[in-house]
Amino acid sequence: MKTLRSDCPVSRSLDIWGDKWSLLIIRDLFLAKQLTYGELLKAPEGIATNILAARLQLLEQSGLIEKLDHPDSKAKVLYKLTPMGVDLLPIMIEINLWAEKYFPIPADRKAMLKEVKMDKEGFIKAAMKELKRA
Amino acid sequence: MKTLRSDCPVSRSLDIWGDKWSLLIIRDLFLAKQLTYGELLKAPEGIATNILAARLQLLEQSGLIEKLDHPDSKAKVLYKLTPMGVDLLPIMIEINLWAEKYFPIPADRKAMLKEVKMDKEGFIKAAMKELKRA
DNA sequence: AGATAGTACTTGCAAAGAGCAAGTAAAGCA
DNA sequence: TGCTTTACTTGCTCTTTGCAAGTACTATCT
Repeated sequence: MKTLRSDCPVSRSLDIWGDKWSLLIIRDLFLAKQLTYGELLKAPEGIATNILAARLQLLEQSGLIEKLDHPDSKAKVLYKLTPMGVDLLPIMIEINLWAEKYFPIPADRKAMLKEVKMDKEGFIKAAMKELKRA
Repeated sequence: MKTLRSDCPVSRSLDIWGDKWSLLIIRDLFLAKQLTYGELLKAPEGIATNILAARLQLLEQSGLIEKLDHPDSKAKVLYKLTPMGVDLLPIMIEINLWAEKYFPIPADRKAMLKEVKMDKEGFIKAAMKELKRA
């Protein structure tokens, strides 16, 4: 998805992360804060390695994620969300809440959403602060 | 996207509407409440007619939209969101808010978002009620 | 009633993207 | 110094997308 289709904010957003994989990568980065290439590859949905590489590059170009040197090894790379990427959290939360309403979802995720529903704004604020700190 | 990739709620959601076009169709239905095939085809992003037909069918199968007889003509069909589709509104709103933060967006959409920001919960509740009524 | 036009699609084909398997390069480890 | 790990890349096939054209039903006009 290379060309800008319109200046509608929904369209602009989808031009960046509106594919089958980007939001799953972003989900994993929300849950883990930072991951190596190999760890991202292990996502249960089974993304192909070339697709992962392409998406990571696109997300980095778009400013949603950034590459970091791994503290333990030069062979490893860490990926994490930029502030712009962290700002996707409210969208991610709403997606989870929507899906929870219509599909059975894993218990651990359900537990997280219980917290969210008790104080959505507070949860998001705290989570975003934590993500932007690290 | 036919196969279920995992039971993660994000993945489940993307399996249904995680492509380049579905959320744009849904956006148009949010803005207009109900539209004919031809009206959906006129979206500024320029969706191809075969793609539109395929997406409408998939969204209908998934329970997000429904077909209605047009009151004025048997030749026309009306598409509108089901309650399940209307429940996507919070996601749609958050997408708009995110995009507004990082891209220039049209003035009319900006005006709507100003309202949203004054009372997000109230805005969403009222809009959803109105959409589910019609 | 017959011809013209609008509406909602379908079909055929070329181009782009996704997905699989294998390969490469740099770094760490024994 | 070789074996492994890590992060990719490359080549190829298959599916999906997107364009152009066509079809069928309905409506309108004369």
